[in-house]
Amino acid sequence: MIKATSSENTVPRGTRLRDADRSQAAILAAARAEFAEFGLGGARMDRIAARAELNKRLIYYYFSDKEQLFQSVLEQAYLHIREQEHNLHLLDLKPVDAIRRLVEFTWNYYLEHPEFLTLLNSANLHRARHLDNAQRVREMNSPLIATLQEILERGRTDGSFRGGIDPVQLYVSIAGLSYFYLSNSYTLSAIFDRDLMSPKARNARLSHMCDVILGYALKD
Amino acid sequence: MIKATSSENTVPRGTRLRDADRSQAAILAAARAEFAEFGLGGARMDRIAARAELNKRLIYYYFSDKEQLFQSVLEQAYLHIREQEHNLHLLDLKPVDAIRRLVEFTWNYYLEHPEFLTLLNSANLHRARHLDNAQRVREMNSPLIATLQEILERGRTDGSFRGGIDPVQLYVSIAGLSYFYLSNSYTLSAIFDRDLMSPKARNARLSHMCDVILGYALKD
Amino acid sequence: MIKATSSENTVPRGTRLRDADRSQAAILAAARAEFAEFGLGGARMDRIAARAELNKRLIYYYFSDKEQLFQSVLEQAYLHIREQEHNLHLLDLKPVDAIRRLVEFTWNYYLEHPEFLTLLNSANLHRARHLDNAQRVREMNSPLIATLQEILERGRTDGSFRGGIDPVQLYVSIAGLSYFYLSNSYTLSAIFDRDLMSPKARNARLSHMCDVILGYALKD
Amino acid sequence: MIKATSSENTVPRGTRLRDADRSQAAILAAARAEFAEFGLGGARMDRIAARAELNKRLIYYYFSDKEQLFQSVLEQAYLHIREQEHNLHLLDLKPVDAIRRLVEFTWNYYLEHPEFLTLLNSANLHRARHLDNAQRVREMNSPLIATLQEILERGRTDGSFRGGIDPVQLYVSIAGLSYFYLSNSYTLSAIFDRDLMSPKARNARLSHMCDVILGYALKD
DNA sequence: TATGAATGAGAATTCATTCAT
DNA sequence: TATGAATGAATTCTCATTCAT
Repeated sequence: MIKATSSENTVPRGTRLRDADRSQAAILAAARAEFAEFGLGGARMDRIAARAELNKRLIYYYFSDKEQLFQSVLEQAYLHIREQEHNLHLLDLKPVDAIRRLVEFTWNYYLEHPEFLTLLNSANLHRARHLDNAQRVREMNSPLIATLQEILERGRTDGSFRGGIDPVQLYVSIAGLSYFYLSNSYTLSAIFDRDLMSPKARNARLSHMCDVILGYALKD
Repeated sequence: MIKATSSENTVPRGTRLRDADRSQAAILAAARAEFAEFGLGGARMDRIAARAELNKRLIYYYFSDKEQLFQSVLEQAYLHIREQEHNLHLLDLKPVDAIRRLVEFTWNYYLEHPEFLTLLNSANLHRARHLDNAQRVREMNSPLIATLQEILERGRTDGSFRGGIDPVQLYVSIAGLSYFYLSNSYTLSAIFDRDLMSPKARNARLSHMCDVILGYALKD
Repeated sequence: MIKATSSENTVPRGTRLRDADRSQAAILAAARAEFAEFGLGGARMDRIAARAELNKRLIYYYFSDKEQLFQSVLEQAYLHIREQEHNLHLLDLKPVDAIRRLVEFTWNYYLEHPEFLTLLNSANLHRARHLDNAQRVREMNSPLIATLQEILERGRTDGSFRGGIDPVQLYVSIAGLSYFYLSNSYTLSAIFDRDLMSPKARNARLSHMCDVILGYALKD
Repeated sequence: MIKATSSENTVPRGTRLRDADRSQAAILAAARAEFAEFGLGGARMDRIAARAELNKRLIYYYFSDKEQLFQSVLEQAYLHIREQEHNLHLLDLKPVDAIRRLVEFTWNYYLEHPEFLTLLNSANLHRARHLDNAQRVREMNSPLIATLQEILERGRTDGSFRGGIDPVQLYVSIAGLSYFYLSNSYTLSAIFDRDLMSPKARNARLSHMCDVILGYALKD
């Protein structure tokens, strides 16, 4: 949550600096909520300032403009989910359990962080130009794919998984199964005339997704 | 942004001018493109008018305001995809072929109509408010689910499919596998450092999705 | 209610012509209501057409533009109140009764025709420029003053009224006592925290006004 | 409509710039003039900004929208007239003189502040909606009625006034006699073909009104 | 006589951003 | 570091009015 750049300058540490960090964090949190609720286009700098209980001018002081702010929010969001994924210690589990765990985690993370879905949508509406020079984001994501590759390797070696599974394809599928359901839950509930967000429906979905992914990965 | 000069005097005057239906269709087409490109919030009424080569005032004359216009565009989009799905005549195929055909169709439709994805995103950002009273949309969707149910039924009877598959879950999964990949192709290409839209990558994705869906539906 | 000008042209009489007259009358009635409710500035040509259940274009056909329409409505309003006043046959009454009758009539007319007050307000906001060349309006109004003059004369002759009363001043006072109370009833009710439009309050006002006017006109 | 050049560089820069109070006051003054001249509907935010020599956006910054601005203007107008009335110190005068003074004051105030009449008209056209929650306005007005009551009381005690006079009725009558004449002077001058605003006519009116009011209040 | 389609000029309001301290 | 005041350039929407039949 704390911006790493604070260590760059030589300002003596103390309450002043911590205030600055706190302000930045407050702005980021407010911006995340605002972008999640209204998208990049619909977000209002005024409301972000109000949510952060800080002066609007300060946002510009720290983040230059709306676009940069969005980019910072986005980076932070990726950092967070990848951090959590890392904490799953998937490599400590048996391959099948690791995949199941990843499916469950993805589902729960999206469920608990609906703003992540909206941020992704906004980023893509703008053709991900906020990630153009995002070497950092790439660096964040590669370990996940490497881990998944290792899991698939091990599963194939121990005879539980079929061979030839592309970890990127698999990750996209795992994410997609949760994402579409949750991101479009309003629309889907409306057109299928069925509450897709009831606890029961949510459990059914998770169960279905595990079946789909494992039905594909498992040998026979 | 500048009105195409083609309308100045080379367009044949006559029956087509002052044609209400034509004007409305032109507005809808322009709006669909604009909403797809910029989302609901980012769309500009001025640009829609320019795209339609019609007076901005006319948009309000026919569609009241931006929200209503969006809703009309959305309804038309649903109408179109459901129509196309209907034309697949899935019930004329063997169950396995029918499912494969639906996966392929969904993928290709999203690929050829990227605006559909953006419209859906926008609609969901605004909490499907635009569908609240869209009884028509609900009516459009039920035949598809009924068809899918019938296909699953037949597949189970002839011993090719496993039992207990929920057609809604399956449909959401089929859509989700394509949707996430295509809707977020910019972001995914950036974070995985790999062009997901190359012809080769696209073929690989389609193949993967068929494997996933059929790996789940087929009995062992 | 029927425009006198219909006799000017040589169009053969029949259903056609009566339709035209009826249309004009419908427009005038609709416009009167609209101007009364929203003022000249707030009135909408669209709504007038809707109220009249006629095409908007027809309003322009008959009345040229909004200003002319307003002027027509205004003239008609004067015509109507003066006609009603004329029908009181004040000269057939004893002077005191005639004055009392005029006070009562004015009060009741304003009460039953609140649009008259609003029309007057609008006309004055626009500096009565709609009456600039209103010789007809002048002609309508002079008989009233002449009548009042005659009443005051007779009253003075028979010893009931004091001398030197200016009929214009008296008429303005009679009108003003009702007008201010009714025209500002919303504001006055709010600032005096007292419902000025209850039946009881209305009776009290009429009684008060008679006292004031007669208290002034009567000789001791 | 063109910004007065006086602000370009001859105005002394310094303490007065970026002065919130001054800006708000300038906006209110400009708005009062604009609303008075064109009514609520006819007033233009652009012109108000130009009159105030301030950025239009600032009006919204301080007053939210046109309606709120109008309400603020209205409240300020009431505040002003009630303040002036208070300064008359009517209770220091003999009852008859107090009433005469109030008639004179009302007449002169309306004469010198014609915008007050227009504001009142606008407020009433919009059904006093702008006063609905104006507790402050109510509070401003009660002292005046209390004062008038006291005056009537004293007059009755010393034998000069008749009994049973309602102070609210009397106040409405005093106001109405001036208001109707002045508010409708354009129309009245036109229909009675007589200049009601010449100095002579104005004096005659004031004299007539005193006669009417005192003719009513005085005991025979 | 009657009408649905179309429009240009403007209206209120919004919004990201900068100024001055 | 922090802030209230101020702004220009849009942006949505409105409205009287005209066109074409």
